[in-house]
Amino acid sequence: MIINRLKKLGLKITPQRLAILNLLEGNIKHPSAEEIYNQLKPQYPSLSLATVYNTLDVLARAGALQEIRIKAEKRHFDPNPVPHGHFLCRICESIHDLDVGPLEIQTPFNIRDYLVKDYTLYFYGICPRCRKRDRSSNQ
Amino acid sequence: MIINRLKKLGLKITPQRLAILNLLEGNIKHPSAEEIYNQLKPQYPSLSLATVYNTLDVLARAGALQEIRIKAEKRHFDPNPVPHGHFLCRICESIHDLDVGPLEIQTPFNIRDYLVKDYTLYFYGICPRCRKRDRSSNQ
DNA sequence: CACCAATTTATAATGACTATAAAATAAAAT
DNA sequence: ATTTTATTTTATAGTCATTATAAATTGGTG
Repeated sequence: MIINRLKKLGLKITPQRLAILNLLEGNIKHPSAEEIYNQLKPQYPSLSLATVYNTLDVLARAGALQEIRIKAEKRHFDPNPVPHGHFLCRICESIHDLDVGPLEIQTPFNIRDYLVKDYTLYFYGICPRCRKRDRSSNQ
Repeated sequence: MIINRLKKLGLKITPQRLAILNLLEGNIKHPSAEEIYNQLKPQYPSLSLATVYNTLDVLARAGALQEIRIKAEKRHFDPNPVPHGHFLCRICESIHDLDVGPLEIQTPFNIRDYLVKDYTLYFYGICPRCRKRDRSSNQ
């Protein structure tokens, strides 16, 4: 239950937070703050972009979701807070989860006197969809 | 020779480019564009911040260096263009190279129909220096 | 239901970066 | 060596995601 997740974090239950968490629940599209705002605005006309940013910040800092900085200009958000690989398609600009087996690491860990609490792993290239499209259009 | 590197890339040899490449040569501090600008300005008073950005962009796109997006607000630059791990200390904000053996991957590679041409691997935590300082101040 | 701290909202501010267009210059052509 | 031309540099204005601000609203405890 989303309400309980908020309660556990000691956060007040507000319609805005519920809406944002609901939108993200099970969402694998990794939306940006603006996309979240635009998708919720019709249902919540009073919603402010600042609230979306605030809420995402609070939730990310509480470890309830994860910020993705795979694109230069914009942040994106993943409801799964556990570090895992992400992929950005250089053609269609879509973002995908991409777990690459042996690369996935448990945090925190120690290496050469560095205490690593967290990590991000970003891949860049061409997604299956665009590869397929490319191949067929080139024939 | 730095001049030859520029020639090989088909770029004109300008004092600004030489200065920037010289500053980066063997530099393991991963400076930002602004830091590069501030360090060079005294010797090259006519230097413009836009030139620093332009040059770094050109060189990065040519594969002569690497942009590091480990910090939210600012880009940093690494003269080593080969993908490798980077570490950001959450206390002193310093950036270090951090190679973690089995994690290092050869690019490009294929995985589940994704064509991965490039990747970034960013670690976050506490650097050896800050850990040491913490330990001694807490006693 | 009243209170108060937390939250939301609208808007202004920030700041890294990019675009622009004029001036300067590297290097090829003469 | 000089001319020529495309590239580069420069100063400055513009962009845009994000953050700060402060007033208005509201969730939840007593």
